Amino acid sequence: MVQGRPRVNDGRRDRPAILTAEPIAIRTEMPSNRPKAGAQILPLPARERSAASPWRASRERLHDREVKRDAVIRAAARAFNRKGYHNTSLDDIAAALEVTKPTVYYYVSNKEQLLFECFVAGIEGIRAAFREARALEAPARERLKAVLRRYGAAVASEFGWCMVRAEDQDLSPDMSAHIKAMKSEIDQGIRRLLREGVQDGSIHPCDPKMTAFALAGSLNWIAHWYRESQSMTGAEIAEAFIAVFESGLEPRPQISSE
Amino acid sequence: MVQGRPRVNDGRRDRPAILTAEPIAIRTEMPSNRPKAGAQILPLPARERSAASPWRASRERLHDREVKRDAVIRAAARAFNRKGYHNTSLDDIAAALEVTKPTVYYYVSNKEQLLFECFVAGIEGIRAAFREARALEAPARERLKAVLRRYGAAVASEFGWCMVRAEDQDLSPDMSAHIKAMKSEIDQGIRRLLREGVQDGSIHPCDPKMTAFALAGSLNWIAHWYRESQSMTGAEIAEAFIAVFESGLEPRPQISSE
DNA sequence: CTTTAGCTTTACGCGCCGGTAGAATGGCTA
DNA sequence: TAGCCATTCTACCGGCGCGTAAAGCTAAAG
Repeated sequence: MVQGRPRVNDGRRDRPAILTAEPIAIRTEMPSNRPKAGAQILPLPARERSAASPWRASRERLHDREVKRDAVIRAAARAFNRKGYHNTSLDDIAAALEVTKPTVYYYVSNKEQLLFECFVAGIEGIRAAFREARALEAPARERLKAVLRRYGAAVASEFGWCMVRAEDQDLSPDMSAHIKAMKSEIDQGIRRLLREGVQDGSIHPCDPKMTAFALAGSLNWIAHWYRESQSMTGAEIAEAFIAVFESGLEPRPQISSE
Repeated sequence: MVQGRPRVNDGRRDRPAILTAEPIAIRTEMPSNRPKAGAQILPLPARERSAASPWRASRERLHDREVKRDAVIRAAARAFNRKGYHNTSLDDIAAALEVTKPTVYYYVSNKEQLLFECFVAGIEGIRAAFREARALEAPARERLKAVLRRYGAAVASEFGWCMVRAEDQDLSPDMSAHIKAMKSEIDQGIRRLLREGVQDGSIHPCDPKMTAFALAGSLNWIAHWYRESQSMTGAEIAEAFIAVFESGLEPRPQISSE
């Protein structure tokens, strides 16, 4: 408003543009026109260009794009986690990546989608847990415990907040419906394990619905209080909770099966 | 912007202004200048005015003010509950009361305070539960159960959402500190009951901290899924959860103490 | 009748933020 | 060299929503 409008870049665009999160670790720098250091002999072998498909290069770029997109979503997750969805602006997310807002929009179509992607990333871990547990040869209670451990880890992950606290009201009806479906899938999975446990005798007879609510609730709640760099990992917390759930509060005549 | 500015009220202000929530049921209508129906002999006896303190009337008014303020807070709680804090505008709250926004501001200073008041209203029930439980002559496990029942009821109440999901990031530092202190008080209360239970033998030895997290978490989570007009009340849900917590998942050699 | 005090309204200011237009940059291909 | 395409930038718009100024209405007090 106050300053004139330098339409043409006047040479002070030297901000390093990083768009990757640590765990990905490839650190593709976004191109910036800082002075090239020498002839810039690219250290990576040129990967037999010309030979093989000419699309190879563009496929490479596509991979890059995927990586950067992931970084955007991760950055969003971290920001949501720290400040909440509504208190996070897209400028915040862009700033965390040392990039400007339109760049973010180049990778995702809007804020809502960002939240949705974070949710999906978070819940995928839990779905995987169910798949693995299904393959396990063990009584249902053991399989349930395996799921709950991974569940706890997922909730304590950087996507935990998004997975657990994404609110219907912040999403368009159809995205909300997707999320609801996935949540329901998880819930049904737990109930199923409970029922199977009651049947195979590894779990004390109980109301599967309410028990599932109780179990999932206590684990979900972790997202409200857990902060990284705490002394325990998510899986450890889940382990502690499982101990409570298994034996209950009532003093038991010692069974001491261990 | 488009229309002229009718500075003077032009007679179409016939909107009935109600500022009370059902449970309060006094239904004091805010004054509005709709055509008076006849001579408007006020049906309430004039309450021996002139006699007694001349301040009687203004005290009466003060009471009214309290009632209306409560109605504002209740309306806010319901709106937050339904649409979330950030998706609720003060215009929404005002509209729910059939009043305009500045009227709301006449009773509370800002949106943040509204959230805070809802939180306090919600948590007060739990604090009361602790006070009552303390007076109880019973083993700690029973006292704990009594608290948890009321806890569940509170979380499922209309203030449950606010109590449980008020986020630090939405509040000024000092209000956030207040809330944190109250939450901590509750947490410590549960841990204390657990410790006492372990000592008096009514509770199986456990880690009070993690156990408290597990119990409170599952109950808190009720606020995420419970909607009124569900088949169960909050206390009933708590009861079901308690059943899980007490005996645990492991199949038990029948104790059948009932 | 006049004044005062309590309550409510109309009308508006203003900052923040989601989202976009369009230009610039630079590597790759032809 | 010329041109294309992917990527990023600067600059901006529009609207929503919190909060306020100031005036109007009503009932009671003087």
